[in-house]
Amino acid sequence: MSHKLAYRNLPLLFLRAREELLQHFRPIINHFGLTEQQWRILRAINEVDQLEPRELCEICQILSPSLTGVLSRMEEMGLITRTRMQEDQRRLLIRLTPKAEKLVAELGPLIVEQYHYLEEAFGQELLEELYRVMDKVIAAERAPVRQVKLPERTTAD
Amino acid sequence: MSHKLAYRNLPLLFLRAREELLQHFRPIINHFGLTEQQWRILRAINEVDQLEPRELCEICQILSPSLTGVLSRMEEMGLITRTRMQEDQRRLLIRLTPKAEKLVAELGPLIVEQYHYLEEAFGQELLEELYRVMDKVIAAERAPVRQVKLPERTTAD
DNA sequence: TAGAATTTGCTAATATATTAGCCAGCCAAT
DNA sequence: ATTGGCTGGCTAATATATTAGCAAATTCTA
Repeated sequence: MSHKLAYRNLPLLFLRAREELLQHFRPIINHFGLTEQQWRILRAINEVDQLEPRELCEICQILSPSLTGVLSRMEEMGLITRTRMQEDQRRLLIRLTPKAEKLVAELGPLIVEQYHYLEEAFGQELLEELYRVMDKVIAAERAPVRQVKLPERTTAD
Repeated sequence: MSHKLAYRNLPLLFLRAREELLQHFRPIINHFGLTEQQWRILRAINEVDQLEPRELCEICQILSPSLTGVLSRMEEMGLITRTRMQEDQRRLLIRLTPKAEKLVAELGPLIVEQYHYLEEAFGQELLEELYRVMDKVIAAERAPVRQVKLPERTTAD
């Protein structure tokens, strides 16, 4: 047994914290036959009417190859439509169907209500602190992060 | 287009923030032919000599069905061994092979060095704040979170 | 304006995530 | 000893994540 590293696994802590939150939303989302990713997409498009896949990738934190499949399934479910742009035949426009809009109208208030319960248990201060700290991490306003120089591999595969 | 929800998508913010961090570690981990999950497991076992699958599930935030596959592949790669416990034939003990220990000895210092670079760019205060806030979210010391009552589905599948 | 870069969305292959469910081993109460 | 409940790890089926790479459309550049 070697010794522990000097730093606790921070990305893992993020994962646990996220799971702690998501645990309270998952039942709502699943109740309506949606996956987390599908709900992220519905919610994102709902805020702006329409989005292109590459925008959805960035906003919803889903890589392009994954998004292709998610959108296909959502199209089959009758939740979204894909329209190719005339000006640029490469690009697509993703929109919600009336069915999806109805779904968001049902789901949205429940999500908001659950946030209230979270605020009730976590405390408003902690919740605000979370938003604030997350934004700090995500914001690009910082010195660039240096990257460790990778050595030659000595261990065999 | 409906209106936005009252709360920003907090789990999504966690996802983005995590990605922001992980982006700087992924190259290191991949350089040694490991996946994120495999590194989580190596690191966890390395700290305590041996662990059972159910412990790994909780520590590494990996569900049992996923872990089964991850461990199988790691066994094939010669990184871990699976030993069935005599006292309880259901349980397993997962240990690192010398090859894995060597790998951790190479990888660990690079990870630590990268944390230094992160600290350099993010600032020590932010990094400490992150650890503190994550622990607060994960800690079970709080009022139980009430759960929204789910209505009957009105929207067709 | 032809050809080289770039962009956009895609497929393919593999690894992991999620949900449901199974089965052997253990344990407690009969 | 036997039954019923529980636990630990597993399989199966589907969805998503990750990496590599591709083809068509567009843009840039000589």
